[in-house]
Amino acid sequence: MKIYVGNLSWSMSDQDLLNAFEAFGEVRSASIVMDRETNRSKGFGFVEMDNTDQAKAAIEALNGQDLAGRSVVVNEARPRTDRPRRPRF
DNA sequence: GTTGAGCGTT
Repeated sequence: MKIYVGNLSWSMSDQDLLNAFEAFGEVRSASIVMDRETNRSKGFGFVEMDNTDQAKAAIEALNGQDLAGRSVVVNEARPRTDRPRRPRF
């Protein structure tokens, strides 16, 4: 199950995200999306969990909670390629 | 600061 985590503090790292979700179950992967040009966090990230039940539990538990000083938004992730990209030519 | 990349014309 893919999980979106938004409104993250810039001080959050992928490891911090991993730790937060591991408390609720087995995490396949956790990553903060970094801006490729500034090398800063974009303020959101993604977590993948094998166990859907644990994933839902994590979403319910962490959504709206305070993480690193910000109220994070947690929900099921949307498809990755459904939005226009920066033009190439 | 809100739904990932990079490939490099995809």
